[in-house]
Parts: sequence; C-alpha cells; structure tokens
Amino acid sequence: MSLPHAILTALLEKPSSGLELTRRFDRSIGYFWSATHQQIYRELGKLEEAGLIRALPSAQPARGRRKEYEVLPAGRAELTGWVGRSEDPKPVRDALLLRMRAAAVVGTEGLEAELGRHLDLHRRQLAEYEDIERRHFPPERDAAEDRLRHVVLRGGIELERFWIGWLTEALAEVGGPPPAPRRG
Amino acid sequence: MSLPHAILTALLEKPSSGLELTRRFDRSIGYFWSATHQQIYRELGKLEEAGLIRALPSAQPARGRRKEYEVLPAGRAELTGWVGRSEDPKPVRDALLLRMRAAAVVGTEGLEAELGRHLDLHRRQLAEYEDIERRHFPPERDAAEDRLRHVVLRGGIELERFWIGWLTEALAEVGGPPPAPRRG
DNA sequence: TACCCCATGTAAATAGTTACATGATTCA
DNA sequence: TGAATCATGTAACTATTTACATGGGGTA
Repeated sequence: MSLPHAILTALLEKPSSGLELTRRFDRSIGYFWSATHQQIYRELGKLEEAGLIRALPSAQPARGRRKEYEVLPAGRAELTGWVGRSEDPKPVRDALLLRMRAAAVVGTEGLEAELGRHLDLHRRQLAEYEDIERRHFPPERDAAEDRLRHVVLRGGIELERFWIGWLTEALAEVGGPPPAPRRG
Repeated sequence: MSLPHAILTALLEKPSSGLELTRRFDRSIGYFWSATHQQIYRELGKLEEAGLIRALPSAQPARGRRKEYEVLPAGRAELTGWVGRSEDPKPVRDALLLRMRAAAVVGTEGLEAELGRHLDLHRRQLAEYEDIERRHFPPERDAAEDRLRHVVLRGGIELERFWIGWLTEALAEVGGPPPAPRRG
C-alpha cells in the first residue's frame, strides 16, 4: 500500500497537478515506485476524499481543467507515521530469474538474445542514474535532506550494477561455454 | 504473466499436487516467484482447462482429495516459447527505497529500527541461500542443468548482498552521523 | 465422537494494467 | 475551423492478497 505514500511524498516535495505528477513518476520518484496516470488520478481522488490532500482553491473543478493539489496536515502525519511503520519486504518476484530456471528444464533457446537486451537496458539505466548523481549530488553539497536522497539514488545505482553483473555472468553461462568444454 | 510459467517449471521438475506445489513455492522456486496456495489452485484449474497440464488418472476428482498434476506436451511447448520471448523488465517498485525518500521530507523517526530489522531479515535469507549453495552445488558438480540453476541461486545471493550493503549504508546515514557533526 | 491436520477450494477486496473517452487550449 | 496537445478521467480486465469454507482421514 505505497502508492498513496509515493504521491504524498511527491506532493510535499512540490504541489502539482495530476499530469505533473505523472511526469515525475516517469523519472525521479517513479524510479523507485512506478505508476501510470490512471492510477495517479484515481489515488488523488481517494486522498482528497480522505482529507489528506486538497485541490488548491484557484483550480475550479471541471473535466479537462488543470487541478493542483497540496498536502494537508493529516496527509503529512500519515506519511510521517508510515516512514517508521513495520512492513516486511515483499517476496521476490522476478521474471528473468524465473525464466533462467525454466531454461534449466526446457533449454535456453532464444534466451541469450533476451539476456543481452536486458543487459543493454540496465546499462542505459545505470548511465542515467550516474548522470543524475553528477548533476544533483556533487561532492561539495551535503545537506541532511540531500544525503538521504543521495542514499536512495545510490540504491538505484547499486541495483543496476547488480543486474549488469548478474546478466554478464548469466550470458557467460548461456552463450559462453562451448557445448562440450572438457573435450575441446 | 509468469505464474503459469512458474507452475509449469515446477511441475516439469516434478509432478505434484497443489499443496506440494505450495510448499515448493515457500522455498526453492518461490524464492524467485512467490505465490500463495489460492493463486496456485486457481492457476492449476486454468492450466488444466487450457490443456497444458492434466491430473494424473490415479487421482479421482473430489474436494479434499489429493490431485497430482503433470505437464502435457502443449505445456512444455508454451514454456519453451516463453523462455526466449521478449519481455521488458518491470519498473522497480520498492517500498523501502520509497520510505527513505519520504523520510528526506518528513524526517526519519522510527526508520532506523525498521532498517535494522530488514538488515537482519536479509542476512538470514543470505545465510539460507549460502546453505543451499553448499548443499546443492558443491564445486565438483557441473552438469549444464545444474550450472543454470546455480546461476539463478547466485542471483539470489548477490541480490541479498546488495540489500545488506545498501541497508548498512542507509543505517550509517540515518542513525550514524551525530546531529551536528561539524560542531562536535 | 471430537479434534486435528491434510488438502482443495470460494469470495471479496485491493492493486495494477490496458484501452478508450472527453473537455480545454493553442496555434496554423 | 481543424489538428495537435494538454489534461482529466472511465471502464474493463488481470493479478494479488486476505479471509473464510468444506471435505477426508487419522487418532486420542
């Protein structure tokens, strides 16, 4: 149940309309909690209903009309509580690891290309994170707030490095070894 | 759409009843694709309906009566196709990274304990994986099938190590630095 | 026969995805 | 005035989670 909290965080960082939030979920905060515009509009409605956020008075409500939201005290309180709440990590559900395991049973046909494609995607994502790191977290800055956000970004960076490492290893196993290495 | 493929893989490894599958989803294959017994029974029904698996003739169908399934050729073909299919990685959705980011806005109260708890959970999981590695993949074995499964397990191991590293770093940031380090 | 555990399921709620609909604004 | 784009939404579907229901077999 983290989507509302992702939205509250984004709105505290900067009051926004639904579309602006959607754009920020395509970069920034969305790197760690993705969401589509349909989810976002639905959730904004619920959060407003629950009294955690409100539409800025300037925005008269009408379809097609821009509507900006800000977080109310109750919303900030909810987010503050959530930060320290006990919540177990979700069990892993990764399709690529699973496919590798399926390949152990039915063969690896077509898998090498797919692993290579993923490797490329993760390399691009890593490059993007590293670029953000250079621009947003130069060595001389270290406000506490920034340090926390930097740790989050480093999590993203290290996660991409994990995938790059694993995919490289996996490719060596799938594509690398000749069919009968000990006879070669 | 990976649950049916996870089940097909598990059933190819060994024909099983729903409950047996459930138990194997609590360890082994479930380390990479978790599922509850409700999901499994529902999906077994769909897979049987679709002609990808069948109940072994021995098991007469009745509620409360054990029912074993095996994979049919069509099921194996479906799984073989899926292994090489093109499927983009799912965007990251991680509650802990998100919470850290929320903490940058509303403060870190209660977060340190939660990070510590997660660190402990990941250490246990790592220990379990390493134990499995010792037991199932001793250095002298290297059948191709085993090597692929070993790569999958190493993925799990490296993922846990990533979390342990990141959580340690995050704890140092949240709990570590004194309130005003430059004045201390 | 009462209780417990094995085993298979149903139901309802929540979360996420995909496809489509509609109004407002801008600019050629 | 027509097309493109900004902006907000609805609807239908799929996936997942949580809680509960039911039957079978063994055994105290």
